Amino acid sequence: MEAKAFYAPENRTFKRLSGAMERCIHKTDRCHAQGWRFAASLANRASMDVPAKPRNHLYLVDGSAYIFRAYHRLPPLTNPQGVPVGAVYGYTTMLWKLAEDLHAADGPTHLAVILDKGSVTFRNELYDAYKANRPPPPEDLVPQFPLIRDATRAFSLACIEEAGLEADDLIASYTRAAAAQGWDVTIVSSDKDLMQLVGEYPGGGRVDMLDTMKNQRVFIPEVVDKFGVPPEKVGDVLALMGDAVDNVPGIRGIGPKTATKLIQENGDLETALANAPAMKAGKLRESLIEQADMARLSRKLIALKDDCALPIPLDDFTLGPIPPDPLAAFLGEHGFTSLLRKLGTRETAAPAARTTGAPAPAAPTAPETGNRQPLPEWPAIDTAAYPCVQDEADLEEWIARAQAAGLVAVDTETSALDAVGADLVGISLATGPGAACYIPLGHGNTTDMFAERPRQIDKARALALLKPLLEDDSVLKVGQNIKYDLTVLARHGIAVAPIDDTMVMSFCLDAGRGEPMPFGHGMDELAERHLGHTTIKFKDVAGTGKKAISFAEVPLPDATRYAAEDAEVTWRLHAVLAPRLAEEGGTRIYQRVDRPLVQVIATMEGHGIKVDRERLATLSGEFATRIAALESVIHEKAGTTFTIGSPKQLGEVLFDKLGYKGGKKGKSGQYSTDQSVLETLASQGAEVATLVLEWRQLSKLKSTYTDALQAAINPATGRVHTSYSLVGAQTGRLSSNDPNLQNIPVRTEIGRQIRDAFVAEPGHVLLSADYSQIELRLAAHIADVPALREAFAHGEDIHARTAMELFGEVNRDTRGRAKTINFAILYGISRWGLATRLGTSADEAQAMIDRYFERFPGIQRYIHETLEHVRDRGYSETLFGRKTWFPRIASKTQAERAGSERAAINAPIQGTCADIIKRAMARMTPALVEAGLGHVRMLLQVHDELVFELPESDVAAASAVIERVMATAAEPAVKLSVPLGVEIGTGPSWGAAH
DNA sequence: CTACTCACG
DNA sequence: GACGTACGTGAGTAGC
Repeated sequence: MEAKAFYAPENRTFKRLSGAMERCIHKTDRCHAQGWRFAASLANRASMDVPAKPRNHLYLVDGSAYIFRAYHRLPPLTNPQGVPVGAVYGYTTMLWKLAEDLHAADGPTHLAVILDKGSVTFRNELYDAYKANRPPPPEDLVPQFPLIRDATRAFSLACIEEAGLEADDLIASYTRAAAAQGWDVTIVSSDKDLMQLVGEYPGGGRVDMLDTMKNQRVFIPEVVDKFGVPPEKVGDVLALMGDAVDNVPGIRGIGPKTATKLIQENGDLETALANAPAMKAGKLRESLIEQADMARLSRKLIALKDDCALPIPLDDFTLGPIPPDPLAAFLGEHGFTSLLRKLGTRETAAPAARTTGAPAPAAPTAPETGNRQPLPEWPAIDTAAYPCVQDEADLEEWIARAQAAGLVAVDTETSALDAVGADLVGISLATGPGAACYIPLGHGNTTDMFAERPRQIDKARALALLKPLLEDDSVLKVGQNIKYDLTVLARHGIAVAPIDDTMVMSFCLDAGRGEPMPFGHGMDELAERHLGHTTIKFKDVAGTGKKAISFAEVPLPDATRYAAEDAEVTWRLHAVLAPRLAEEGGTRIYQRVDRPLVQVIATMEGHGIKVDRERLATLSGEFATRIAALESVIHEKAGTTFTIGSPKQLGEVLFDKLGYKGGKKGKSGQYSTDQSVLETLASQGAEVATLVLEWRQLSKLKSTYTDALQAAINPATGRVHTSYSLVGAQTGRLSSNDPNLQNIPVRTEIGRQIRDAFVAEPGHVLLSADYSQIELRLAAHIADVPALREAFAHGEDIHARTAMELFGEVNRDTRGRAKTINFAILYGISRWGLATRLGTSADEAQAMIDRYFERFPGIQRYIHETLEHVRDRGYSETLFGRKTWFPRIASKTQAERAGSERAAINAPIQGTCADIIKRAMARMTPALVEAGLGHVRMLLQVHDELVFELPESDVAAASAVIERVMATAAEPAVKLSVPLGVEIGTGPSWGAAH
């Protein structure tokens, strides 16, 4: 306990599940390349889909087609290793040009590269000669294909390829999907087949094409120009013409001119074929009649399949910041020096530029584990070399460097762990590998009046200099658990933005991964795993236990090594994780859900909630009296004095000394004395058991709540400030700690008194808004269960409806059983579990499960499909694309496997619920502000509940806004087939608001 | 540091 | 025939 108060925030240890699982926190970064400064502001812009956003514009790059053209048009360049890279160079310059268009008003907001997978497709089944006459690609083009993927990755862009589908079909499918939602689409290709897709779409989207080589836009007039017909008739023209390259037969003797003329005159292919017999006799008439079937086949071959399943959702193509380092590494590796020069500027240029010509390393990624090795161009981390910034001129230089880079990793050091109470001791910055510094600001400010105070810049002055950088829209601030730094800096009047958080990025990529235990997302662990680097530990500079010192007392050389390293590590982690988000489909959940939440949570934590200390103290006293009374009675009945709180001693007293039956020992050889055991004993007339149960309840309430909460009141604010973890729960839920405000009692009358101690300020009230039955509603939607959907649509009592379906009648008993079964479903059912809960035999439980599946057939299908998906891909997904990994789904150990299966069934439902309330939270403040309710404060989140504090007079107006934001939180990304019910209550205390 | 117990959704 | 009985958390206490 005493050590805790001295931990630096970045080493903060949260979890105590089993062993100490670290959940770390940190920050770092760096960058260069003035040409890329748009990245930071772009990252900011992409964060939420509410309120107003710029019109979405999706660019789909036909990568495979491009590479062939580039190969033939460019000279045969080779890279320093002698590998031919001419086509790759062409491709790279094309991506570069597109990236430059990001500035333009109609530039891309989303972008994906589509590649051919080079496999057999459905067209080969239609016509086995399809594309059969293609010559093999030239020998010096073959090695360039994989490099296309590298180039794409270097830009951190999404790349799609799917076996059994041609790039054209994927492009058509994405085009249709995007245009239907009203997005604009630009297809970057010159393939005439794709011209079929050009036009205005019913959803409001506008689709055009871009030929980057000719720098030419193709819209309806250009298509008509080329084919003489509008886009929707292009397929008919092509079917008559055929296509020599793809070996589409068409009709022999008909070329572009004749084909166009025939379609213009007849309107479409079928009419043209039907009218053929009426044409004037001749070769054309005969060909049309004879080869009509060939034309029809050709039409099918040319038709684009626009209903393919989209392997990656559109939202994942959101353009985020393009980290310069992977790009610099790639350009350097292949000797693309002119682009490299454009990218890198002055001494902060990517080190990759200096190592051009180094042998290309083996593929560094290990996607199956989520690990990635450091980019080889980086020098090893040298903690001895960091400068300690002690005068203003140096600080200004670092600020300028960060400004030029457009991306800076930031880490704050404080005197204690508590973000709301701790003092700022120093700030570290990093702008690249080997480019990090530490700025001490509060060293020597200790209680030791003889301590030397080292030379450092005045804190207020330094913060004034840093403020413009930290608030600059065009500079991305990267942190490891940057929520902590936001909170600390907010107290100094600095509103840090825009931000990225490597801890949250790691969570969006790797939640649940790792064996035998899931990986943590703390900095030390991430550094070890992704960078192969062992960080300096906080205890190495500050000591541990009673001898630990505050960071303010750490000598500057040690503090500098430690703090600047954290910033540099964070910077490197960002360079590793940012491209992975794009590659692995994590962008959508990160950019649209979790990243916007970081600031929201920081603000909530900063508010805290008022707790009535007197009331808690009174409760503590009452509980203590009752506990003491119970204790003596228990000892008397037991005939011995023992520690009631010791399960070991209690078990021995109950089962050995008093001789009660039903003692079962676990694998540790100890009797179980948990609630269910004691209740059984109590029902058999064991009064001691009843007394112990009451004793347990009261001591739990006293120690965990009435005592601990008083101690948690922040002396400066008079309120309790919990800390939420965004990476605590594998499903995407938040967790709350220090103290945990998500498990305040509510289920029993005596426990609920504790909620009455959570109060509003005078003249204010607390407002509690919670989603009603949200998990069951989402199950009804996700599993597509008509009976449940209907019940929710009509506002029925869902458990009663289930009882009716299962038992044919509704009464207290059947409704209760139905409720149990409904929950069992959400948790991944087993007949034994259900039998235990219902107090029936496993056979009866099984019969009920069967009946449930029969009445609600979607459920069984959902379970089956979810497990297939997880076994196949390793992870489950929520409706919003959040992945949770289940590496033990194929474990040889039955229990492990079964446990993973149950968790996997639950995760999409629990996780979607978490996504929805997170979206609601991210939109809440803007919505309240818009309604003139900017002073309404959101204080707490308890999984399906939000708690606000507001003036009593604003209750009606605020309730309307809150209800609307919560009920519509899934939209527009997901259209739910069930309504989301929100229940709102208000009162002077949390207890009264329920 | 681990196991047990129990508070919440 | 069984995974040893639901999913996800955090925290306090006893005891090695």
